[in-house]
Amino acid sequence: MRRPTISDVARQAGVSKGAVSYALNGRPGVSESTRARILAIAEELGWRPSSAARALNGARAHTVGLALCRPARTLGMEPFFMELISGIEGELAARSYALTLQVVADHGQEIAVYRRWWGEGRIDGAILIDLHVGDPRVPELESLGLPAVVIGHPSESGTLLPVWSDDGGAVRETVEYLIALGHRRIARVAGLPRLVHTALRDRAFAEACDGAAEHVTVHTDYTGEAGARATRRLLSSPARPTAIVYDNDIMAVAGLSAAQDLRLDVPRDLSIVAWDDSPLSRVVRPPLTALSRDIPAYGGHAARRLLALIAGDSPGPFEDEAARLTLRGSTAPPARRGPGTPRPAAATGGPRRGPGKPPPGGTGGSRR
Amino acid sequence: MRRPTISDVARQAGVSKGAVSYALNGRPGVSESTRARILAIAEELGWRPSSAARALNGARAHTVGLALCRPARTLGMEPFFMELISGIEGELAARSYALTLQVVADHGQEIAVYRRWWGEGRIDGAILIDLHVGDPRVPELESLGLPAVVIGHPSESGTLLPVWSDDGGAVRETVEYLIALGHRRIARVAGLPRLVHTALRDRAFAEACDGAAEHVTVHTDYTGEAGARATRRLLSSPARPTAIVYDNDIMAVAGLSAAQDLRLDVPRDLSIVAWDDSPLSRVVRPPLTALSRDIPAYGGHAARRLLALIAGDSPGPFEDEAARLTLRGSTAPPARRGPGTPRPAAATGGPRRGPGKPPPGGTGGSRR
DNA sequence: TGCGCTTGCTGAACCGGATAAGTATCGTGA
DNA sequence: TCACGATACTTATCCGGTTCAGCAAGCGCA
Repeated sequence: MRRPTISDVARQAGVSKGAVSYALNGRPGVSESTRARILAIAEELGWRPSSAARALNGARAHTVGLALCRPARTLGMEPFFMELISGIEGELAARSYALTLQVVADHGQEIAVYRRWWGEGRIDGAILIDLHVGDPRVPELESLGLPAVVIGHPSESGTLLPVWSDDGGAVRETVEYLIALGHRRIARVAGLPRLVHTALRDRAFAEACDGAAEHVTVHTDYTGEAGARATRRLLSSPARPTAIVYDNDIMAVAGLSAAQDLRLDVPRDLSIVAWDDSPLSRVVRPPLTALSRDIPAYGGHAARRLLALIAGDSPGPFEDEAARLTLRGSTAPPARRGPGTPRPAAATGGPRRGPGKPPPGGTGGSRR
Repeated sequence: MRRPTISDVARQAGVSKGAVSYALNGRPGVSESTRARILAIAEELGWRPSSAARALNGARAHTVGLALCRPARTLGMEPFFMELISGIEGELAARSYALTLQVVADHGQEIAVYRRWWGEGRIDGAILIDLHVGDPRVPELESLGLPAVVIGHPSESGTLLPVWSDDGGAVRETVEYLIALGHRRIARVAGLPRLVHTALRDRAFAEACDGAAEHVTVHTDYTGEAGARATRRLLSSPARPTAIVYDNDIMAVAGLSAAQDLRLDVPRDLSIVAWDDSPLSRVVRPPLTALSRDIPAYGGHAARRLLALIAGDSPGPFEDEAARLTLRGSTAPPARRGPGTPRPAAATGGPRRGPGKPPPGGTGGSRR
């Protein structure tokens, strides 16, 4: 029941190991008739080259490594990761490359994983995601000499190959759209401030609003709960925003619910924009205006560049398409202040209410 | 700049390759002092064992394979997969096992992938998910002799090791709860009918309802859109259900929106239960009553059993905890028919309306 | 003192392929 | 008819570990 080796094939065919190797790899050195015979026997025996034996001769491992540094629950809730992985995978599979995955707790562990994989010859390259400001992984991978693509902005990718999309442009487009609708107080519920793309969005958001609208940015950990909390705080402030831009879709949905709890109508009293479109944005009411991009394609680009790097090419930095604003029902011109104004009591607190049970009555006025 | 090999360490230490191998693997055959010296030198040179060379000597590949057979978008939207993978990963990482992932289009491709991985010695075992009725992968993996754990019911897992949870029991608990609340017409929006767990839930649902409540099951492809469509159809039927159980959370959220579009109040006019809890269920209004389970732990159990299998043990089938009903705001006793009844016109069609814009006016009555 | 046993190490074979170097066979042109 | 070169292989070596047989030194014991 042992797996057949090249020697088994050679014995069956009555030739030497070397001849079999030539035949199976399509190299010159055997006649066409012998080659056909060897191929047939290999097929019949169900022979497969041992990846270990191949790798031992300096060949590539034909594997790419990806370490993810986020807790299980967050990962699960972010369609981004699965779509990205799926896109990476599609490209790798087409070239018979495998993807090896590991979920780690922090950057220290992540570096240790890459060090081990590379040291053991398990991977030919790596993909770095969630780039931080001053990310320790960058100099580490540089010194290891491990071919790597960074999904993140070139300003922080060092000598590693960056693949990124223009978050600043997408922010500007969004802000301009909201301002054109008439919004003059815009808030942003952002993700982790240490992530490079958060910082870039922060800056672009401030610049785009400057002079045209009041603006404020609140940072969170990307969870729905944090998004809801930030939303409640924003909406209960004296100068509450008429539009909020969220850094992911789960927070946008949570924000939508929080606003509706406060008896605000979306989009009449509050416009909402989500970053990274997903089926979720289409499924809630109203469906969310969102910044969409083709995430699997994004991953595919990264994978393709990494394979080029591994092959010895020197592909240049790659800027993918920026996210495009997909208009849906959650954005509209702001209503003049009137019946839609929340009752301060409901907005600012008192004892925590049970889920989805605002006090009866109230001044909420007609809802559409 | 070449990676140091065992020979480099041996030369530095002034001993033979064999001695180094004994020292580094903690086997007897070298004195403690020599061992310490060799270890120090290996550490200093940054030596790592080549996984290829190890594997060549019949050692394990220290890798587990997982092929996912779903389109990118669906995968992204299902927190289940990422949480499962994360749980599997956690267990594997603790034993220094790697997880190799591939996204495939169909079972044929999936089988080919396992065949290749196993033939090439890339993996020591596999995890099968999304078990189908009469799944072709089961006999295939059996004949390959590849150690495998099936995440799915023992009735269809052949001689492969099953890890499952009692979906039937969870369905019964849910139905009993709904009946106790007073529901007498219960619908279920189910997933793909060819999946084993769908079939089991179907049967358990029918049995639990039988005699106590009218029941109907509609099958979908798990997407939010299909969930919304099924919900609209159910709610516009003459004998509309007062409670709907959904097979995943994205469909439940979509169903919630669809019901609200029809001017139904959840939970007054319709109770909703989601399968597989996720942050999403907590974030919408009202928050959804859901069947929760610890999915990372589920994956962890599967991984642990697979490692035992690989190690040569014969662990028995493992039944994980059944999902538990987590009560939230989306379930309540059904209201007697009254103001909440949908206007047939809005329910049954006419031209498709824009997103979230039901016609103004109407008989919808007061909303909370 | 001599025997056998343990300890601590060396040398070599081996895993399954890739590949460089060597060799036998054949056809061809001078 | 012989030299030459191409063709079609074989042989041997290598990759980086593991492992087994062998061996010398040291020790206890009769």
